Amino acid sequence: MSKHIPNISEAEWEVMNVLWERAPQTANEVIASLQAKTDWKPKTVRTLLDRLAQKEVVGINKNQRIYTFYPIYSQEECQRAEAHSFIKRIYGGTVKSMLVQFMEQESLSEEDIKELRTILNKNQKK
Amino acid sequence: MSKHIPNISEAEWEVMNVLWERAPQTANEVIASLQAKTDWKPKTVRTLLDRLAQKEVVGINKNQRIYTFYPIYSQEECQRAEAHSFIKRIYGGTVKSMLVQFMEQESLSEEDIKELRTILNKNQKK
DNA sequence: CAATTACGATTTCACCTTTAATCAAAATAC
DNA sequence: GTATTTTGATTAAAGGTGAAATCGTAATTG
Repeated sequence: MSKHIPNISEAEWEVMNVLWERAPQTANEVIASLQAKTDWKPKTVRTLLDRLAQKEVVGINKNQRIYTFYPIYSQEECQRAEAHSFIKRIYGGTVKSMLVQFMEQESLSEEDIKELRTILNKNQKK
Repeated sequence: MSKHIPNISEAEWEVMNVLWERAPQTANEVIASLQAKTDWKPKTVRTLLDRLAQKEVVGINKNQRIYTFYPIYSQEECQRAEAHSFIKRIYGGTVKSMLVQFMEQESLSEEDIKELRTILNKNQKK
């Protein structure tokens, strides 16, 4: 029963994505990963890490002199939390209306469609 | 080919939803609608309308002395734009991974599922 | 016509986010 | 062991957002 997960801003999500791939990591490791994707200065990344820690979305190991950082919540937990408020805001709270919009028109491969159908079937059986 | 739609904040979305239901509307009409859902003061709603107009997401008819406001983009255009950036941020850009998460997580009625399956089928045929 | 109300325009102010820079202490290099 | 580099802590400034208040002027009321 994860309490309520704090808001994670756009820039913060980038950092979280890096930590979800592997953890714990030092600030420098995170910085290196992000330098590939963004053009943030090291200090900026550091600030984001500190903020995430302050919000208690990221934990810090302070045993070593050089700290390491790790996510406190799973990616899926955070995705769900975010998606919930997103859908409520944009689609008036109904998941279906959003699914319809995306399924109707977005780029889904043949395999994707197959997979989705399988999931629907499983869901229905239960 | 709608250019790039500016960001619409959470509070602004509430206003947009009112305008998408009916347009054009005077500020007072919008204020009245929102008084049911929120506890914003009239001046606050007015500010939001002005900001939306400044972002050119809302247009203003200034012919009459009392202005009327109307949305410049359709709800669906805005939903898509917002969903796009959301999915990119939260699900690494793949629509499917998000669809999977939501479909797996119930909150879909039997009918919903039926409808979604129909859409998938149609989509596949093509 | 004078007083009051309504409306639009401008301004406010605190908090969050982005994007860092500066400062201090600890470690490393010479 | 002093100088330099690295790391972490603190501070900062600009822009967006939430939530209004104030100020003029036009319209309405008495």
